[in-house]
Formats: sequence, structure tokens, C-alpha cells
Amino acid sequence: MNIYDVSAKAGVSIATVSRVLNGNPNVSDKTRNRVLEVMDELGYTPNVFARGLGLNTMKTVGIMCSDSSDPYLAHAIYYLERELRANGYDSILCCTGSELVNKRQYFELLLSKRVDAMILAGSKFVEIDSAEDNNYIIEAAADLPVMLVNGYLDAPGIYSTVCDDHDAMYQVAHRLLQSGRRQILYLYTSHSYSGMNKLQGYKDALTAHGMPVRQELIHRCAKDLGEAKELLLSLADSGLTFDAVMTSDDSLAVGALKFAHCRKKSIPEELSIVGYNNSMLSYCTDPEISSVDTKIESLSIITVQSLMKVFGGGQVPGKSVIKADFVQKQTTDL
Amino acid sequence: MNIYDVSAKAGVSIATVSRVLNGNPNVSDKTRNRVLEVMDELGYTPNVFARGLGLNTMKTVGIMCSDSSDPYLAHAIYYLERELRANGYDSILCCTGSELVNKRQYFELLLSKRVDAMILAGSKFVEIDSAEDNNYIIEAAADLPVMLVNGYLDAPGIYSTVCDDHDAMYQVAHRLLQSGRRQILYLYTSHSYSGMNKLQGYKDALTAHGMPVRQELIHRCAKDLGEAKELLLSLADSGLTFDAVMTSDDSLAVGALKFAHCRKKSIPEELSIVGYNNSMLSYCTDPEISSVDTKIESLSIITVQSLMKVFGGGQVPGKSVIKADFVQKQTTDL
DNA sequence: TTGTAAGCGTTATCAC
DNA sequence: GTGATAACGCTTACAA
Repeated sequence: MNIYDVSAKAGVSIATVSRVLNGNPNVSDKTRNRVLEVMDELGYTPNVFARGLGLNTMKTVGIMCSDSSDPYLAHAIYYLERELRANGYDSILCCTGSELVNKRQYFELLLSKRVDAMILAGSKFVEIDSAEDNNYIIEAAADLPVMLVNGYLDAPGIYSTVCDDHDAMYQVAHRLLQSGRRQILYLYTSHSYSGMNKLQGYKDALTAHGMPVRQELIHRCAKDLGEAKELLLSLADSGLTFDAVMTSDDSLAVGALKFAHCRKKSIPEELSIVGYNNSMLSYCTDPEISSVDTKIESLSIITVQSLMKVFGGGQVPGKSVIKADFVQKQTTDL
Repeated sequence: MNIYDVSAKAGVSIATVSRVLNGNPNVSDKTRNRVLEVMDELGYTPNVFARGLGLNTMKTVGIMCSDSSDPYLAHAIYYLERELRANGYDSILCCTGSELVNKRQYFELLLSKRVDAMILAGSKFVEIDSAEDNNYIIEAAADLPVMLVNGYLDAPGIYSTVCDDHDAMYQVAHRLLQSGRRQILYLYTSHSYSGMNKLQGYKDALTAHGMPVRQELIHRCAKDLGEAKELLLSLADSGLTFDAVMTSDDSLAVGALKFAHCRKKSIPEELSIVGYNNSMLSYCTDPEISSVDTKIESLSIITVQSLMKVFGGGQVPGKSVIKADFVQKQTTDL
């Protein structure tokens, strides 16, 4: 079942069939209809390989993410896939984990599949500590568009769409301070671009309020609610006091809440807790956790829209920023 | 950069280069090494389209799921993708939603991409109420392997890997009854194959204990913790009493727990709660929710292993069943 | 062991 | 408006 079968049965040349297939206007309505009819009768489907061979594109973009089972990234994948498909593009998904070697290897693999663009979802793809480790991305961007969702890298062919994490955290800290909190513990999971921005927002808010940045209030912790809880228990046992906890991820906030329950702290009076990403997790607990909505749907939509503009030869800024929303629930009274 | 460039530079024919590429043993070591060397020098990557055109396969399988942001399916996708890749296959992801028309349309779309197999993840793909609506799957299975993860359809070319949901729910109900519970409320989300099995397990356990199946204790509810909570509140207000809640999904169990908090019921004494899937949600709450681990990782691994066997021409059972585990946490004392 | 050449199903460039 | 025909880059008989 190929273009020859259709052309034979319709009594036209393959060129004409191809024209019909591609919406070329230089076909008479009569011919077009006959061809379409035959295609329908024969249940003809064009062969994507043959098409790809000629055009060297398969209307497919590669999506990389470190872990599709993370709620935030799972949503990102969902929206990205939906938007790409709405624009006629398939997506090949690749979950890389967080090892640089694997990220590199999967990146190469997707390139070898001749994807039309790459989307790197999540802030885990830009190395902060060793800039040269990002070179493989920058080099690839010379050949095809690379879209960063919630990550930033300044190079030709790389387009970032990020949430203003700095501002989000600045606002949260600002409002906590305004409401009288004085010892805000800060828990974060990673040294990513996004992670550093969040932390800086927290620090800048303290400074703006004339408060010192106290290192003993800033702690890194695995993205695991059990570990977050244990960390807080041991910090409290060591004599550290705090009246609020800001976290870079909802899972840490859940851990903080478990700590509060464990130590019978009243919430939000004795301890305010703020999560990040406003995921399902923040709705599961009792009380529900106030959290920052990072607009992953908007982020994803803008990413795909930008990509389509790039494909169309349009001008796209190297960085698009959207604002986050603070969603007040029951662990704060701001 | 193609096979001709390599052949020219290595001083051999393209056939020989192709042989080296495909590990054909009929090449002298000397030639093979020279060719490999040249490939490396030139940074040659074979063109997948040209290859696919000849072989009519692209070592790619289509994965469909109704919603990749559901924690259970997100994990399934993660594991499936990982296993497929380990076996040299790419995956094209398609999130279909739950409308039949869309499922059908996306299915067609993936077929037109000439995927080598289809994996349908989750029980939402087999229509229970109208069997003929599954025909499009059965017909497709004549042309390529169709793998069902946690769904069952008996037809040639369709291979199911399922968790024994009936047994899991039977055991849970059995143990609740043994521990003295007498009014077990049952909440479920959907009429899927898996959903019906779970419900039947619950009913059979009641029967085995000589208890009546009371329809007023069985309720369908949207997969939403807020709705589950509201439903229980209104049921309780209407005078219904119950000392345990079994749910077909963790999110409903979270809703049940919120209901319990709301009504100040002690857990598990006054009310036992059991979730399903043992997802992150069941660990977020306080108390943590006892839940059924449905082994999605094993399910995914077996699915891909079976698929590889099918590709290799081996015999694979139409249905593989694995047992679930009950994970006791703090909402039961069984 | 190696080379030649046909074929895979499209799209694109010519003529007409 | 339509038809030949040459790419596109690979695999694989078949020949040598």
C-alpha cells in the first residue's frame, strides 16, 4: 500500500498524489477529490520513513527529563506532549536520571534519531558548578533548537522558559517576615539554576528587611519527606529554633509538617510552612500546605509556542519569564 | 555524512560499510577495523530514516496512557521507558485522556508512525461495558504486538500483564473482617477491568465470611480527594455508619482520612482506611495510609521482557499475573 | 571476503 | 495542472 498503488488506481502520477498529500494548490479539485477518494478506499497511510528520508525530519521532538515520576516533571511531560501533538509533532521521551554521563549519552541518542528539536524539562540539565559541562548542549544548539523548561543557558539556539523563582521566594520570605516571623529555616534539594535562584530570593528578602542571613538556618536535604523530617528533628534537638520553614519542594514541606506533628507544634501559629510547586502532595496533608504554584502548564505551553515560532523562522527571546503564584492554604496566615 | 563518505574514505564499498554497521561476520578484521576507524574519524551516524525505509521498523514502540501526570501511570511510563531503552528501543509517548474517540485516534496515529509495538498502560483502555469498542485494538494486534499493562483482553497478538487485583482486595477485606470490622465502605473510581476485579475481590471476601454485600456501602467517586471527603461527609450525615473504608486509589483514601479528621474519628480504632497503589500520597499524610503495592515496576519489567520475547519469536502467555503486597502503615491494625 | 545494483516510498525539480 | 525522474541513505540479494 504505497503512493504507486494510489496513483495507479486513481489514474494519475505519483507526483500528483504527493501534491494532494501535501496540500499543494496546483491540483484541480476534480483530480484532488478522485485521489482522496482512492486513498480512503485503500486505507492508504504515507510512510513516515520515506518522507523523513527526503525531508530529513520526522516532525518529532526529543524530550529529556531526569525523572518522569516526579510529580512536577510528570505534569511538564503531560503538557509538553499535549501541546506538541496539537502542533503536529510527536515526542520521544527520555528519562535520564541525574548522572551527567547518562544525560550526555541520551542526548546523543536523541540527536541520532534526527529529532527536530530538544526539550530539556527541569532545572537538572544545566550544570551550575562546572560551566564547561554544558558545552554538549551549546554545541548541539548550533544544529537544532534546544528548549529549556525551567533552566537557563545563554547561547545561540537555546531558548529558556523559566518561572521567576527568585521573585516567588522573595515574596514568600517578605510576607513571612512582615507577619512577624524572625527565624525562617530554609530547606532545599539541589544546586540547580532554579534552586540557586530560590535561595537567593530568600536571602535577598532577609537583607531587604535588614536581617542577617544565618547559615545555620539554611540546609540542603534529599528530596525525601522522611529525611526532611529527620533533619528538622535533629536540628531542633541541637537547640536551633525557628518559627517558619520555607522549602524548595513540596515533599520537604510535607516532611516539615510531619516534624511539626511529631513535636506537637501548632500550625501556623508556632510554625509556618511553605512548600514549592503546589503539587498534589500539598493538598494531601492535614492541614494543607501553602505552596508556590510555578505554573508548569503555562511554562510548557510557552515552551512549545516558542519552539513553533523558531521552526517558523520567527524571532524568539532567549529567555521568557513568568511569575509564580503563592497559594495560601492552611500552613500560613499571610 | 553518509555511508558513501565512509566507504570512499575507507576505500571499500558501501555494502561493506553496511556489513560493519550491522555486525555481519563476513568482514575481515582488517577491513572492519579500518571502517570503524573512519566512522569514528568522521563522526558518522547512520540515518534512521533510510534504515527504517528498508526495514520498515524504527526500533520504536508506542506507549499510550490516559494521563501521564497520574502518579501510578507516571511511574509506569518511567519504568517502561527505562526497560525499552535498555533493550535498544525508543518510545513515543501519547497521553490520550479517557475519551474513546481520542484513544482511537491516537492509536491510529501511532500505528501510522510504524511503531514496532504498542503498549497500553493502565486499565483505561479496555472497555468493559461495550466489548465491540475494543475491536480497534484487536484488529491492530493482528499486525503488531499489543501489550496491556494492568488490563486484559483475550485476542491473538495481545499480551496482558496484570496485578492480581481481585486477590489483593480479597485479602484486604478478609483481614479487615477477621480483625472485627463489620461495615466496610468501598469507594472506587472507575468501571475498568481492574476496577471491577477489585470490587469483586471485596464482595467475594464478604461472601466468604457469610456477610451480605450491601449496595449502600459501595460508592463510585471521582478520583479526587476533595470529592471523596465530601461524599463520606454526606453519607455519614445521612446516617450510614462504617468502621472501615477500602478504596481503589490512594487519592480516595486521602479523602477518607480528611473525612476522619473532620469528624474527629480515631484511626485506626474507630475507622480503618486502606488505599491502593501505595503511592507517594499514602506516605504524605499523618497517619500514613496503609495501601496495596501493585508492583508497577515489576509489571513494567515483565511487560517489556514479554515484548522482547514476542519480537524474538518466542512463546509468551496471553496473560501474566503477579501478586500485590499489602503495605501496613498507620491507618490499619491488621 | 568484497562489490554491484536493485529497491524501499516519499518529495522536489524539471519539463510539458 | 500534470507527469517523469532524480534524489534521499540504507539493506540485501546476487555476482565475482
